[in-house]
Amino acid sequence: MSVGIRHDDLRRRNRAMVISAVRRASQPSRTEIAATTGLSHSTISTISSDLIAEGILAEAKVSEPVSMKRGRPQVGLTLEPNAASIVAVVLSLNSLSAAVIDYAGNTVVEETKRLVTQKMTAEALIDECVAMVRRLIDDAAASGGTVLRIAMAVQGITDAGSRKLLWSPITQHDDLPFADRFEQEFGVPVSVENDCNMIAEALRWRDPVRYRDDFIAILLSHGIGMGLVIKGELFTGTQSSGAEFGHMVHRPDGALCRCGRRGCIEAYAGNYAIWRNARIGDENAEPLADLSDDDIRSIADAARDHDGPEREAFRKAGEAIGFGLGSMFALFDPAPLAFVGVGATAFDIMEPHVRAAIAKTAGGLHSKAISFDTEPNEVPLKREGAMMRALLTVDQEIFAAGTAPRRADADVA
Amino acid sequence: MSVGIRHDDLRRRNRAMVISAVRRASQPSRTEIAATTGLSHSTISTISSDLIAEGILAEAKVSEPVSMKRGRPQVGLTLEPNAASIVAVVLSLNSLSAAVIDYAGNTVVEETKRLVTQKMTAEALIDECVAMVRRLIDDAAASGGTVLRIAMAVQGITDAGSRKLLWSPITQHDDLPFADRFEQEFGVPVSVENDCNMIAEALRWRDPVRYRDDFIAILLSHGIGMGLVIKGELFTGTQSSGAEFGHMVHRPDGALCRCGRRGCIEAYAGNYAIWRNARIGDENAEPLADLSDDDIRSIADAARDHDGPEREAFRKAGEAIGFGLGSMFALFDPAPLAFVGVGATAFDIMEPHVRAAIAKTAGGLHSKAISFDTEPNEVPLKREGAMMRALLTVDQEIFAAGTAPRRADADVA
DNA sequence: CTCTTTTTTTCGAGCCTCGAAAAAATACTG
DNA sequence: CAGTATTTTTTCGAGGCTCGAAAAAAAGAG
Repeated sequence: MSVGIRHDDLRRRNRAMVISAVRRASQPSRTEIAATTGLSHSTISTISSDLIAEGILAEAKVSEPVSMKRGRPQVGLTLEPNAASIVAVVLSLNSLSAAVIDYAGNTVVEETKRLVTQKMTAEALIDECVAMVRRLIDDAAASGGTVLRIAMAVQGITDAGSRKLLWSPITQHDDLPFADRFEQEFGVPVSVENDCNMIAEALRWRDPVRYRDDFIAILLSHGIGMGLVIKGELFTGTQSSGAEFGHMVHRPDGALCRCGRRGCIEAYAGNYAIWRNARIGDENAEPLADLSDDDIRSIADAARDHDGPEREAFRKAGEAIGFGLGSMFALFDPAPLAFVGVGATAFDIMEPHVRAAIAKTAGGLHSKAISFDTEPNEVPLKREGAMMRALLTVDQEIFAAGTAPRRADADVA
Repeated sequence: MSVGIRHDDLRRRNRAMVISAVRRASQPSRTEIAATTGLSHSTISTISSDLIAEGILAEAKVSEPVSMKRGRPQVGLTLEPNAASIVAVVLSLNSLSAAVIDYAGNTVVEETKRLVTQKMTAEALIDECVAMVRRLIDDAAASGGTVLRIAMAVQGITDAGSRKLLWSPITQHDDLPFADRFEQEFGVPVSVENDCNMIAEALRWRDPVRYRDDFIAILLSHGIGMGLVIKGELFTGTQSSGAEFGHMVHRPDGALCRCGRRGCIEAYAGNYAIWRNARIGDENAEPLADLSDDDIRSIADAARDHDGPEREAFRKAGEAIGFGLGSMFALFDPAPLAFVGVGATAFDIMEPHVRAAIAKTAGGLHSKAISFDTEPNEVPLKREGAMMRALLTVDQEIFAAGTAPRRADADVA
């Protein structure tokens, strides 16, 4: 069972609250922080002056005072960009990109490279990632804080501890120990997480009003991925990264899926499945390994233009997604949805079928009210998500603990 | 966002830890509590003497000292039975039962009554429940502590705030405001929760080793219910009680379900569906309103005896459950399962089909390792679950806060 | 220049937990 | 049977943390 609260935990948690409030709001004053955290002004004052002395926060320059009120003007607090930096790595099919990002979230240096991931050995793939990160860290060495975390967003299934890539469509190899290798090379904690979970994390920061406590990100790509936030927390498996929406069963013993099984949602709604239904017309045909975005766009154009196998392929895709969502909504009530990736550009064709299918299910009570949004470009979302993941762990696990370099003279007593 | 930790929260939380440790273990000593909570001996000593002074805990009588060790013997702490009492109410199809239970979990008085729930008005149904609780409270008035909570376990969907029964197969009426009526009548906080969630809660206390942080209770009855514990918490919807496993979609546009939709798991695996497949052979036949346990047992006997429509009916049921579990396990990794209710007596017939179906899904990687258990009698589980629910809220929300009657002379200072 | 208003800091009080030492309660030992 | 060893529980002072009230700081208003 969970452990009691020690006296020193108290300070750590309240420091974490303050840091989190500053990261969330833009330049909140001490008074605002006191209001949002419910702590007293004196506590906020003490904690924030500590954090400033430790070089974690800074007072904002009052370039343009929005005062207009009388009284002492509020002083905004900001994150000190040089307090630390982190590395965000995004590995997808045939593409690797990474960036060094400062503590305030600004990109310092970045790099993107094409790889033929499916033909590389496990060693070579990891080596490429390590090499890119090393280049970037060296480039960024002059400017800013030391790298304290590395976070990686990767297509595929990761373990619950965010250490390994258990399985991925981008390579034939299993159990790639990214975290161990990175930690060995760079000596900082590393997490490796499913890219759709990172997309969900990013959406939360992009639009905290719409994507708050409960929402769903669905990546419509070669496969179907999902990032699920329930009651304010990323929903992950107990053993793995979880939320493999694409492999829920749509039709028992149905169409052949890339995973070798039958009837998965992905086998109807993944790019390869749409292509297969539109161009071959055989649900049992072997799935293609890869497909360009243009292929999907041209099928979508044909589907919009006239009735035919293309339109039927999207109907089947929409239906599979809709019934899948309906089954999910039987388990935990509907939530706002974001469809991300190239498939989102064709979502207008699928949407009526998605809604029609949901309406046939237990979740369909509210099918009209369920709100969809689309975002075609998943790449920046993945990187932002990985970035936020890394920054938040720095906030919570390092700076909240107050083990940061403390200047000897910074004490009041 | 969550609120900062105030200084007084600290005490409240640590008191809650101590109470919880005593409820969980059997007569733990102060030393053992210190070990499990991670708090210091002095803190445990202070808190437990407070709790004893407040009449919440008591020192166990050392009738049979198991010492055998030298040194001062440990003094076990127990819950003081008269510190409070609670009422657990269980409402199911055509049956109502309730009990007054003391703070230590012993039943003081209980009553069970048959009703024709489907023919009663909403008013009459609520009135019956209120009347039974009033009788029991009056009976128990002489002995023990005042009633501080009422918890109700009911078949059907409740709202996320545990106030109302939104929908239920036991009545044609919707939105039955049980909590409001009870609170009005008895002036104590009331929660109304889905019976399967209470079954899960009960399993956790019956066998905390097997049913710990992640497990699933499935009620095989006229319908199919589920109680889901993930990462140590009951998994509920954001709007409703959630986990309506029975209404996940097994076959799109498939068999006619009691809910009016098609292809739900329940339409293959509920008692009425098994009976329909075995006796009528038409998936579209109107579902029966009720069915005796003996009907199911006789179909099970026939299925065990010879191949025929009965065996086929159970095959279809097992398959529906298996594919449904497979879809769930795509979302959150497999966990130990308990099958509860009359259907569990026939689970031996279904099990191979359940496993075969799971093996065809993404969750099937571990299909051999998934562990099933059965418990035919759901009634005591529902009551135990409701009881624990009520007792835990008394622990956490009332006694942890320390607003309990404090004797004036009980202070050390 | 003085008054008003608002933000931020300072200061003492009150809790809470902790570690060390003391007290309590029992078994072992000769 | 008295003294010693051992284990549990309580006591006590120290150190931290948050809080409220008051003071200080920093502006605009008149």
